[in-house]
Amino acid sequence: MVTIKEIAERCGVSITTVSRVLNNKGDSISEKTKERIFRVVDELNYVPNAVARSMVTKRTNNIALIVPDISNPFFADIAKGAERTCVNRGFHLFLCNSDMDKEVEKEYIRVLRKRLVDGMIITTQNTEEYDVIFEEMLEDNYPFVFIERYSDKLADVPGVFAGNMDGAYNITKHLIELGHKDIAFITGPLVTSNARYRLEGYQRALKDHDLPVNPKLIRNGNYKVAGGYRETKTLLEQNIQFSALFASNDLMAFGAYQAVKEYGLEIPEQLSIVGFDNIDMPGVIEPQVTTMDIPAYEMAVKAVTILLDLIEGRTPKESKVYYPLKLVNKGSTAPKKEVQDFA
Amino acid sequence: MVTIKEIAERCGVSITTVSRVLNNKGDSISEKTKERIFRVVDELNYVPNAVARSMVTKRTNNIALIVPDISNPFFADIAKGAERTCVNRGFHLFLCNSDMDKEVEKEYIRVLRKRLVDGMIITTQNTEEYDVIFEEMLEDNYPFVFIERYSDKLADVPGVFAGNMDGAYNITKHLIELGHKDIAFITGPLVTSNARYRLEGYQRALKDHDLPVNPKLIRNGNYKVAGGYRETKTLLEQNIQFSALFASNDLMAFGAYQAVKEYGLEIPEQLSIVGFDNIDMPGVIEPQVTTMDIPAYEMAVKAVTILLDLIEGRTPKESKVYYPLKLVNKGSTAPKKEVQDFA
DNA sequence: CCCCCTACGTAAAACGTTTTACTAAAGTAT
DNA sequence: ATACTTTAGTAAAACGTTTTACGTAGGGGG
Repeated sequence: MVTIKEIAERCGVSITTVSRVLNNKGDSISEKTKERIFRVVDELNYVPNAVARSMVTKRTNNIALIVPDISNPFFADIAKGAERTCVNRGFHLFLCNSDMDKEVEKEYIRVLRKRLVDGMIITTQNTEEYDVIFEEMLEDNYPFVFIERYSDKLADVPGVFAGNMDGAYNITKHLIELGHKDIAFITGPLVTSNARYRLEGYQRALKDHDLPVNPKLIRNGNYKVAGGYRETKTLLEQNIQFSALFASNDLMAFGAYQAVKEYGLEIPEQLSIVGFDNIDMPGVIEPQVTTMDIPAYEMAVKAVTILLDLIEGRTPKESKVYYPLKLVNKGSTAPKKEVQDFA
Repeated sequence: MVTIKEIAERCGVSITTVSRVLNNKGDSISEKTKERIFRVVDELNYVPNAVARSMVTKRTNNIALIVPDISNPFFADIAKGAERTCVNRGFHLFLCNSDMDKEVEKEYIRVLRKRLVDGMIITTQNTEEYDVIFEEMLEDNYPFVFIERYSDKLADVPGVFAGNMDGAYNITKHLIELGHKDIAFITGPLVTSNARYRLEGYQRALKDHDLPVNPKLIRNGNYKVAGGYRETKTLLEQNIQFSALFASNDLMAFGAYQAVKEYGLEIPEQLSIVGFDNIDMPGVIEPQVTTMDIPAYEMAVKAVTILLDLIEGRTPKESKVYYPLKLVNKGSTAPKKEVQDFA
């Protein structure tokens, strides 16, 4: 393995000089020397030892991304955006898949924090149970950025956020404007903040339009296909009137879709369905599910940008960024018919 | 930041002793001393500096995973399996998303190889164009393992592989046994080996059953939804008889599905469709697509296991592992009707 | 009483960089 | 000619570990 020392010897200069040239520091090196060094570096195909460099600079140029489940297309997009941004800026990205396990996540943070990585992007959705750790990190001035993780206590943590409440409000409004009055809602796991925000958006929209919030039309889901299926089935069998269904995320909407089809109703003629997330599913169902688009890739790019600013000692231009969401109409909603012909 | 030196001072012993105790080396340390050291370590919440350690051990305990597209559920599963296995064994995983770009992949290999990671898992599918790099790595004894990357020249590289040819053979046979004789086929990008193997499996099955291989029924696809859609449409409009369609991967099968539906044919009554990969799509379409299951997660676990063996100087139990594939019947195929009622 | 062995431990080198503090020579202004 | 500045470079410390080679005290066998 060729080292800087070897380069120096071959060039007849000191290690320092080589280091300076390679790092573009200290401008008092003659062009001739520079050129000679670069030539030898190329010849020997020398690449500086990142570990040794980290040792003295105290920087690894690595960051970590903690996600609950990389198989979820939303987080895959996050990972993609984060990784690309890192590499573009000379960083590398550790992937940490917590599998929704809090202990795993805690352990990641504990180990990584020390010195393996210069900072972290944390997306896992969870309760506020261990804000303690984050407070500690804040005190230590350890750089980290949230993606879609809300905490009242941690107002100082930089982060990027989706406009969940407004999004849910608007998509509900979309249904209301189509004439729907009885709109069922399937929540996400309410321990996560964005699930709560989406619920709140839904409720506010109803209230603002003088519609009652009927608790019987609200079911607790889990952001998974099976949960959407199950809760929808329950709703259908409950024999309560509703002409539209809002599932808190697309995966549950897909489950709902299947339940509705099995029940024998036409979408959207007999029942309108909307989801949330706009996950990129191949276009195999007709109609596809109308949903709110969350710009995951873009959000990840932003999060990494903020993080690298923090790491490199710059003040980020913005440290809390909210992303408004866009409704993507894919045809799974229709005006309410005067006479509802089921149930 | 607390260092080993501080621990040593507090315990009144030398740095060496602390290091030995922590690494469980050199057995001549009294229990009393050990205990004292562990207590102080706990108290100060000391975690050894991984960078300094790497400096001397020449090991980073990091490996890299290079994938073409983390958004593809197949590779997301690979990533998940790889990451979990790493962490279980005290390693961390760099995610490298090449975005199907050869130059990006090359650059990854170049940079990572030096010293950032102890080894690599390489899954990107591509031509044999730069086997040179791999030959170099082999010579250097640099540890790396392939997942689903075939190369005749690189027979010595350890790897895990899916039984593409047999899988394609068997799923074609499945169609033949249902009475289908005119079976259309959409290939993957033929620069990738597994696309070629799948094509070959299809052709062999036809020949073994004395059926002609009709070149007009074979279309070149690209493993993407849009490609499947486009090629299927072309096939349908060509006005050539076929009663079954085999798409080389599920994504293309989804595209095909949509094209067929739009054309007004019933699946599977009028046309049988099969895919490949068994990617985990929420169950929203009826019927879903019959496919071959590739145990991605399991394959990744195996690949990492082999890699860590190599890194840690053990001889892997197996260094080339083939995974036979299982047909997953999801109802998108049916017996051929006597009279085909379309076209 | 001497020698050797074992248990317990230490000092110092090494890993490959970056960075700090310094020097020597040449040019430049007075 | 003198003093100062710029240019071009160097030697050595530092980063936090692991590891190698060594040291010492006490006990047991001869």
